[in-house]
Amino acid sequence: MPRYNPAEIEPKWQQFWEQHQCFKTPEVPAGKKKYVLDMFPYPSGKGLHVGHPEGYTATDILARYWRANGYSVLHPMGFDAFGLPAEEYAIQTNTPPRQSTERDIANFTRQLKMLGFSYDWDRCLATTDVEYFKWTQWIFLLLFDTWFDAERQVGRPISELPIPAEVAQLGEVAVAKYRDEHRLAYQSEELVNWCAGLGTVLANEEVINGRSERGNHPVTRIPLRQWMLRITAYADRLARDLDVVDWAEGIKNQQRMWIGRSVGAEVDFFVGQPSDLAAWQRERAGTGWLQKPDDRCLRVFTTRPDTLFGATYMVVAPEHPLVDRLTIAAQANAVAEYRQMAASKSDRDRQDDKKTKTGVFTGSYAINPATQQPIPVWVADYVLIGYGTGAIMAVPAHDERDFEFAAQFDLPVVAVLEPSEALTEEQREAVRNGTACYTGPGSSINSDYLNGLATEDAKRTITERLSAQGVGRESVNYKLRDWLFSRQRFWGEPFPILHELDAQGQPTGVVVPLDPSELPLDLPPLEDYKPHGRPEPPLGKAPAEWLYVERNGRRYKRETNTMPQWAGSCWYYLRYIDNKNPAQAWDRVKEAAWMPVDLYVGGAEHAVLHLLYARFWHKVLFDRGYVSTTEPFQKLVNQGMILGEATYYCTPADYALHRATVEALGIQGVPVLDDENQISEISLQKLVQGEVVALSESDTLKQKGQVFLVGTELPLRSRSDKMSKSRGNVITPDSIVEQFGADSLRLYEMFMGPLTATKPWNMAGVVGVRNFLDRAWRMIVDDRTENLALAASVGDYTPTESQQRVLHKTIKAVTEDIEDMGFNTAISRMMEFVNAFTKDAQRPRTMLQPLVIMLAPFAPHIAEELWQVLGGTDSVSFQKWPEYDPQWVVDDVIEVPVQIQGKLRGKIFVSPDASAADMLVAAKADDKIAPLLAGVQIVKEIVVPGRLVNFVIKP
RNA sequence: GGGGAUGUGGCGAAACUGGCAGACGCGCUAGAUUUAGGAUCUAGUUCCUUUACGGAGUGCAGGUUCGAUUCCUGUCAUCCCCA
Repeated sequence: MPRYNPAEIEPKWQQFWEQHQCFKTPEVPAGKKKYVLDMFPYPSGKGLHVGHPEGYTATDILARYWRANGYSVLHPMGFDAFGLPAEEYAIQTNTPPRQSTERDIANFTRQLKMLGFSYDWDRCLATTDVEYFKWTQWIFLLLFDTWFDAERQVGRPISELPIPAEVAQLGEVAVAKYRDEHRLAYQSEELVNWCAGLGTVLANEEVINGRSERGNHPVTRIPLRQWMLRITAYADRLARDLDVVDWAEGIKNQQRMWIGRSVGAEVDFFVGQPSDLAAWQRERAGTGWLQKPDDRCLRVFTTRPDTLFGATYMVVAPEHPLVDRLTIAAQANAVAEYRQMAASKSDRDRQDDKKTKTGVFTGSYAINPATQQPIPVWVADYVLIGYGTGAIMAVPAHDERDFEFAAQFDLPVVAVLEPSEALTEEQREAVRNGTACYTGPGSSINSDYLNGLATEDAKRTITERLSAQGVGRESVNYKLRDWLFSRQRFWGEPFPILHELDAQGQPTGVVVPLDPSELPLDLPPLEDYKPHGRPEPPLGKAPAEWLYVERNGRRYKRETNTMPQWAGSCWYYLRYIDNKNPAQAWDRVKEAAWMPVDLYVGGAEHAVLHLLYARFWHKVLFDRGYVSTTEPFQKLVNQGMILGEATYYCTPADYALHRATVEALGIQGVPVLDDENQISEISLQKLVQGEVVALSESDTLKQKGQVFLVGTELPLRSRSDKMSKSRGNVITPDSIVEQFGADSLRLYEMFMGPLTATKPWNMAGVVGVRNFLDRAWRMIVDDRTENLALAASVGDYTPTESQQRVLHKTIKAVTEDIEDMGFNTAISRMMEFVNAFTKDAQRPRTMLQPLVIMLAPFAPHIAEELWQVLGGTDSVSFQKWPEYDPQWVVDDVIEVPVQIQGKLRGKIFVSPDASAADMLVAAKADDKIAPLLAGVQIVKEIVVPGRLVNFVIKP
């Protein structure tokens, strides 16, 4: 086997690792530990794409590196296998989704093993495993059994929930209802995007202009009973604890924004009979603020209570419960029509700034508690029922949306702020006149007792005043909403919940959880998986023996919603720790030993949802004493996207100019249209054997800083797009492994650039790293013999000083680069080593062995083979990481630049520890420098020992 | 519209706390060698003007500094996320 042949050695070593269980992880770490986690993939039918191995290789390098440094490393892999694509496939073919899921998992497993990752495969799991989702259901029961003690900011068992006396008085049913209202898992009527055409509820992202993205069916917003998780209770802790984790600031910010904590005030506006106003105000002054607003007022949340005097109208969301009461008879039709129209729009469409605001007057008036003046109440869909209280006070002078709305419907604009920002007098005048909107801070005007106060002081003052009157209070609001946790789908975890039925078979509203001992609750087999056009989940079609349960003489129907795909991914990192445990979700001793995850790597698309949901569950588990850390993922790194290969294009004008020459070469220009359907550029393609392919780099020629189509004067530009089937630029790991080997794929993905950067694929770059592996091979192996033998130049020689320097500098650099996750530069360093040693006719074995150990995390298969050729016993994976000798990482002579006025004018050679004085002497004596210093005045001499010499002169 | 990130050769990129811009790889050029091979080896390759000397240069415009890819201000462009 003379030549490097990955097709032969890679399967061989993969088999070796599996047989010898090289990467089996101990139950608990022996000594220091690292938990290195990949975001597990959704096993789609398409198989892995090249984006997956990017993060997986990075974590594998660190896992192998840490093992070589004596750590116990937990490095597992699994599959996030519940979800829509498998279910769609099941519907189309009427096969159980489990079948296609298992087939896809098998394919993913094959591909992952082909890449030589050092996972402990014994710990592999899929969220669809019954033994796994048994514990997902168990965690749901825990959520169901937990309430959030806001005072102590901690989740506690529902049995510890204090029951108010007035509730207890009402009896068992009322107490049970009270408990249900406080659980972290609760039921609620929620507005959902219902698409009858598809027979399902859709996510906001799947709705465009009131119609389904797929199939273009109408979508309406209807209330449906849903399971919700009270994530908002943990909003503060989720936001605050971001400070203690080591994540990129960008991701933390995204989470903070998603949580969207804002401090402001809640204010009640009187909407009752005008004659009752004084009485209501007196009453409120006595009772103070009410937890739940009474029916004579409309409650709003505002972040700008300081502008209350400028509130000239109010707006309630179309779904607001008070709409009917507020609507006068004359407006009833208009309002009903408007609500109907709004129901067909998604939240996203409603907030679209580009569209004109719509709304309708209810006919009622509210009393502005600051001015005591009546202001009209409107219904408009730019106010969302889910944010704040679903109603706002509109201050058109100081809020953009309110301003637009007021302009549209000719509502009054009253300025109550003098802008503090630098504006022209003209702009200020416009704000004061109500012809321009100003949203920044300022000092209050037209606001009675607030006049002259700065925004922050005004907020505080008015909140205190309203508070004293019992009609307002300081309040914190979150953009984050409770987590809609149920799906009308088949392929998800069934809820371990029973609904009590009355004699007529109707639900009584009493809900009973299964006992943990009754888990797992598996999915039933179905006759067919097709949707039936009603918003009832497919599980409603389950056989009666699954669907109905009798106990203690009562009849129950099982919950037929299923959990969303996020459920399984919320806690998989905990199950890896103890994945075979039949008695509990995980053993707490093992959990305490392995947690937290030391490094978590995955795509940035999960920056918000998955990571927020998982952190939420983790905090509940922490509160209930099941985990030992407040945060699950100590360090998080998001790998960058890998784009397709660069494509070449030119401007339409240039193309027109050179069209004849270009087409004569068999190259076609394809016009590319922009958003306005204008031709923005011409994409260039060529015909090769009847097939249309993109231009490659060899079709281009650089000249004077510009790229041209070879043989023409057509200037080209290049760009890289996302990989997608429609663009035909998808690269699969299988094809790369087949052509170049897994080691080359791993190496290339790491060599492309920094892990977190977005980078384009370039096939020539794969050839480059493959060349490096070939050179490394030839540096050690005699590639002309039939049998595996050492190259003639390798032997037990005494290393030269220069070889020692190369080796130890390489060890130092590679080690530091791996620690910083600078894998691209680590590889460069090993390339330099190979370049240097290839030139040497005598290559000491002791110099090559450490290099092979360092190469192993990156390209493990070739490293094993080379290790063996060098006479190593055992697996290279078990070798100790090399250490550098400090004496060999410094040179005895270094080159130091000499500058004049900061410009390079010469170089001197000195010892690395030469003193500043020595360096000055050497610099002044230098052949190039001396003449330049003759006859000029040296104003300043700057010497950085070991770095440079700079003279500042006065000519 | 809001938030974030990034702009360095023909291309992917490197440059520790401000100290020789372009390591390493691709591509390209020349030479050697071989020819079953995306072969191998050596040298060169930022741009401009060049025999050479030299000059310019890290998106653009400024600033701080003896010295800026790095720090500051403004600005433009691209990408990502959210609306």
